[in-house]
Amino acid sequence: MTTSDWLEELQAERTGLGRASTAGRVADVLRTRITEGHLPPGTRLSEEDIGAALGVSRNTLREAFRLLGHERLLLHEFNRGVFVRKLTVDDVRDLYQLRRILECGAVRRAAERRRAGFSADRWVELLVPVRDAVEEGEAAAARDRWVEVGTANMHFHQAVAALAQSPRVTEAMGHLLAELRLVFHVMDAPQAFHQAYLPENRAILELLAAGELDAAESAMATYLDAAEAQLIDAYAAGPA
Amino acid sequence: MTTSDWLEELQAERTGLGRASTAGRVADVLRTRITEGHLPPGTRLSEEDIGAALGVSRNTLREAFRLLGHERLLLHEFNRGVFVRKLTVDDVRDLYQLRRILECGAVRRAAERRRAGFSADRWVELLVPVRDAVEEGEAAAARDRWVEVGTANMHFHQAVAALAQSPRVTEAMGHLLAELRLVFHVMDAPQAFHQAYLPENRAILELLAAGELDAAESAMATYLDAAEAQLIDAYAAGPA
DNA sequence: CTCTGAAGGATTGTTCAACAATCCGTCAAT
DNA sequence: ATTGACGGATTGTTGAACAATCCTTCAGAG
Repeated sequence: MTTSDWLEELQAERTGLGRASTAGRVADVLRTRITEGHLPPGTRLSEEDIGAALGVSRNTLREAFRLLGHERLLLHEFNRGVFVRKLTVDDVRDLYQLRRILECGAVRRAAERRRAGFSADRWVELLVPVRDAVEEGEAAAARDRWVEVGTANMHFHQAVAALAQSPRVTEAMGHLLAELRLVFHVMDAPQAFHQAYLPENRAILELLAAGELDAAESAMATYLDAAEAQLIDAYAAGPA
Repeated sequence: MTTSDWLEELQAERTGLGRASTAGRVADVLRTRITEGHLPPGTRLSEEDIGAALGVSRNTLREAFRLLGHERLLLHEFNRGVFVRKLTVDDVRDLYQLRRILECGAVRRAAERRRAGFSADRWVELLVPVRDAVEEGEAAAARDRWVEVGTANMHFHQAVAALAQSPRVTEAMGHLLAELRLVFHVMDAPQAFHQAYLPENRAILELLAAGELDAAESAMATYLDAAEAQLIDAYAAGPA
């Protein structure tokens, strides 16, 4: 192992170390609290109460609010406070429109690279995270760990987006999925919802591995159309 | 004019009025300052100096910094301060990867809608902003208003992205273009750069209007490939 | 009864001052 | 040339204070 290897590894860890900011940690706490569903959409987050509960000053807390506001998890209304984002049916449609563009686009871009000279080894290597996510979901379903099925499903789509090999696409997909979690909590049985798509994930993976890239892209498109319709139905029955 | 019309107009202006936040206005000032090139990439923004110059407190200024940081115009280094973002060649590649996915994806999504039953009137109506941007650029070029040619070019791509009719796609495109402005300033003659693509804009518009949507999408792809290569060349000659 | 308008309290927006933590450059010592 | 310590400067964070705004309540007019 040469010196440059050491330095490279250290540089990879640098982003993890920079997380020392108090506001950033507060944002992390609130983010998981929100995406896990403990804070229902519409809940008002009082600066004083939460600041006291977490032991941070109002100024620091406001910085955390800004962070989550830009991730669209919180809605900041001037002179009124911040609220857990409440998504409308139009928001769901918009999110899936963006998903179609991002995920199908990522598949398409990966396909173009593969056609433009890409070794077979490099291709399977690129698909490893996708395969991992698929198997993670199947294993979780076999053990009836429904919440893990849900997170595995997220991992699958995140991995697909990562096929574009674009940090910005990956980050946008991360924010998109976090926002979508707000939607999933309004469903009666989110477990069954995610589980139903496990075979689809497997099918798309196999299409990708086989190099059937156009088929993979259209499979993803119909996948997303179906999921969107199902979610919108749940919304029609529920709130909004 | 009915009552609902009145209310609709007022609601449209609401976003403009909500800009009463001091931090938001400070962010606006800094944003234009940065995108116009007055603050070169790498410049450090001292909290004390800028706070004194703009007459706002450090806390408010920090909120503005967070806003611009999330738009990637500023880079926030912990315990070191904020700097005007300095983009690397990899950033340029990433930005164009995202542009390909977003802009080509928007065209493709619009195409799918058009095929799935869309009146001809509705289609030309949808293309109005694109046509306006193209003509705005041509008019500016005819009068040798080079900076206006550049902004018209931005408007064109923003309008293309808006074909997806997705607020989130539109916003992402806006942030992307703002970030790209950081890149354009490193070129010797950004005017000529933008002017060269005016015929391409016109060609894509005509393909869209004629319903040649696949051709429009691939034309946009080659367009972006060429622009990316040109920018990367300029970067190789210049900094980083 | 409904609508209007005026207190009143509560919460947010913003500023200020202070201290701790960290970074950066300098300089001496090995 | 590298190391280590010192000191100034800047950021991170806190707490308190005041102004501005919102929400609720309530009384009065039509």
